[in-house]
Amino acid sequence: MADKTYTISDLASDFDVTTRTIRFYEEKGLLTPLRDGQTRIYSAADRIKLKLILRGKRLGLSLEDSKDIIEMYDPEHDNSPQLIKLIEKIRERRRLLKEQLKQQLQDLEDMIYELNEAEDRCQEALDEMNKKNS
Amino acid sequence: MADKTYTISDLASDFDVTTRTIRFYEEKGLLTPLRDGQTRIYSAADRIKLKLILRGKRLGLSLEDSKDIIEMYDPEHDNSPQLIKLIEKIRERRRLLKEQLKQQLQDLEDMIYELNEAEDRCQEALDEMNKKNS
DNA sequence: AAACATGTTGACGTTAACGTAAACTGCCGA
DNA sequence: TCGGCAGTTTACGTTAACGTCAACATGTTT
Repeated sequence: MADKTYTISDLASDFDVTTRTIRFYEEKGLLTPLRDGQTRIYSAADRIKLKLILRGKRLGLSLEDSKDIIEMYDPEHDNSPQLIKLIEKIRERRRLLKEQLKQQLQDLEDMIYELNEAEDRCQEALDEMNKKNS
Repeated sequence: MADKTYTISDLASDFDVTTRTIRFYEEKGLLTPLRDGQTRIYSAADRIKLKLILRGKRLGLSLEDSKDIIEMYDPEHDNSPQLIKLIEKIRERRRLLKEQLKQQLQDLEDMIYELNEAEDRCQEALDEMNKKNS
């Protein structure tokens, strides 16, 4: 593989965000692209990180949360206490995600159910009006 | 039923939000409690509306979105064109929610899978270190 | 009566996540 | 050589969703 790289606007159009957004993520320490002179060069790994960030956003995570998660993929494998702490962090994060999902599923189910009811009530009101006017 | 009512701090503690938040929702037109003098009095319907707002928040809806949804439960049943428009709105909203659900499920599945992999990699690195030190 | 809890209305402050504008550099094609 | 992109930095602006006072009224307890 030719170690593919990307420009900032490659990534911007790939993921449908602005270049400003990508630079902002860098400002916040979530991305650290290489440079050619002053121009940013993004690796495949950077691309994946951006994907993680955007996925996190869709799940309602903050950028700080995503930063934590990204660091799990870039661990400093130096000593075992660090690794053990990291594993704990991963498990905690997974637990949080599962809880959050459970709540969201319930909320969504409830809301869809109530939307169905609202639709029914509207339909009945409509039918009633049509009967009178017939 | 005795047409139960609530004070602002009743609702605040019930739903674990501040009174400031509840007043803010009123400012934005999402709640319109009665008054006894200048004191707000909340009905069971107001309580339900607050519940809808908070559920919407958990689903990532904005207050404006929730306002729309609340209005679906308080329709002006005056004429049929209005009702037909409302039904359309309800269907559209339900469609959006379902799409969102699908995407979230996929995102979560992906993220949990990758967290599992990250955990495995950490565990392997740990095992490797233990072998060397034995 | 004094203190206290609970309520009220402004008004200003705050945080996250960018948007927007200005002013600059480097490179490419006509 | 010049116009026009694509990139850069710096800095101020914006929006949503509240938080945080301050200053006051009103009812309750001591």
